[in-house]
Amino acid sequence: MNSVVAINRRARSDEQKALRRQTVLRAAEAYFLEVGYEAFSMAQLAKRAGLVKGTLYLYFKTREELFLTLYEESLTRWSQVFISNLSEPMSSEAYARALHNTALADGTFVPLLIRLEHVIEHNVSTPRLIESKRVFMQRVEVIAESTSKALALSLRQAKEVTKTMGVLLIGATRTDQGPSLEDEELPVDVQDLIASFSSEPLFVKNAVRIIEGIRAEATANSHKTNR
Amino acid sequence: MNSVVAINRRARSDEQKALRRQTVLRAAEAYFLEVGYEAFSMAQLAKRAGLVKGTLYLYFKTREELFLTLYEESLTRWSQVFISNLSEPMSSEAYARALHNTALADGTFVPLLIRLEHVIEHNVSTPRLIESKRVFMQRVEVIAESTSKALALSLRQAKEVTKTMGVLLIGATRTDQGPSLEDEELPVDVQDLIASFSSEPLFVKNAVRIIEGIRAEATANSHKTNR
DNA sequence: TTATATAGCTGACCGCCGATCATTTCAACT
DNA sequence: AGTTGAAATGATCGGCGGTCAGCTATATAA
Repeated sequence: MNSVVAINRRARSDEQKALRRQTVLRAAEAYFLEVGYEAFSMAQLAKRAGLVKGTLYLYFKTREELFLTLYEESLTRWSQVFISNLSEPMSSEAYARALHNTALADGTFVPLLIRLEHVIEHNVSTPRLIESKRVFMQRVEVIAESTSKALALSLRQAKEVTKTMGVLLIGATRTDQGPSLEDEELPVDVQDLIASFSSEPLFVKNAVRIIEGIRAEATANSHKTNR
Repeated sequence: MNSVVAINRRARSDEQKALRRQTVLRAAEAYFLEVGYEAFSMAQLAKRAGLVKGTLYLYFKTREELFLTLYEESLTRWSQVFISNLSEPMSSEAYARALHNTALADGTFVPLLIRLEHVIEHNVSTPRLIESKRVFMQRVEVIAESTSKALALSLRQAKEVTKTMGVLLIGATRTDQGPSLEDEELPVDVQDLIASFSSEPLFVKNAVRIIEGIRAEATANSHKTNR
């Protein structure tokens, strides 16, 4: 009945506890992919993971700490996929396209990213928040290194590109997160509006503008005196 | 006790109903400014508006339709303030700064904007959604017209700038929506990270890059043959 | 092999949420 | 004054995230 076999009735050793935590996380991810953030309930998750709601709270302090963990996992997973899709050198456009497509291909990453600051982080302990921010910084570092090579930018520039791409990604993928309705229900003017906010071209075009802007600032600065 | 005097025990005429709807909206806005989106409860709102929870649902189908109405109001209000802050001509940077500062100055606009697609629109009837999208299109039109004059761009370019600024605003104001915690609790590396995502410079710098990018594309295209 | 102590796990319970609806009540019209 | 229909009510619903006293499986000691 359950998707994961409960190996033991009780997890006593640290390894067993880690294993149980993992089965919860995997069940949570599968469930999240089905129903999304708002419809996700802890009681349902417990059922699917083959235990009871109270037990979940032995492994995660709050619903949001569970989501924060899923976010961290998806960030790391995505960053690896993204980096493996880069070549040296590549165009800004190809870079932007790779970033966008790998991000959207991971069903967990974007939905959690866009809720990170204004929902998830508000019900998480401060130490856990700090830990999470450090994971984030580390990923930025790693991505920036690859970005530097792919786009032939200084590390400082590459770091700025990396951070800015995150900002743009959040804004550009909004429409994909809107209500999914049959297009036939919508009048053409509204359909056109939604089409004009289609995330892929929106992201890619502006990513290129920003990357080229950052590149241009460097050459402009090198022509100036050091004030 | 109540902030608004209940003019009548019952609203019978259309004007009276509109008036009561307005008192609910004004109470909702004041309450929202105090507690934000997640802590906002319909029962509390009813108390503050001087009526009972069930009555709210005579005037708004769902909590989200109430928020959608507040969003539309704030969008219109902000766009007027923003436009009145534009001059002709002005620099991209001044334009971006005006946009960012007027948007953040309105306590309702940004918090609702960032939740629009992935929360609010998911519990709203399709006709109401269509109506709301049309209000949005109309505001884009109005803002684009002023943008065209302020930045000396074609209307087509100005419309693209306007839409893109919305996307960027959502991404850039994320950090402002994070948990508000005493800075002393955070280690310096995390403080630095948060500071590096400070929304004003983040927005302004990238807005300028995008605006200048759009401007440059026009001159580049005019040098090409019409393919 | 059996007794004991530990801690993982349970499920009933809490307060609150958004939303509904049969009933009450009052303003307007005859 | 009597009638009526819609505005307002408040009890009620199912479900939510989260808690906790008690149960019991399990590791260890005797």
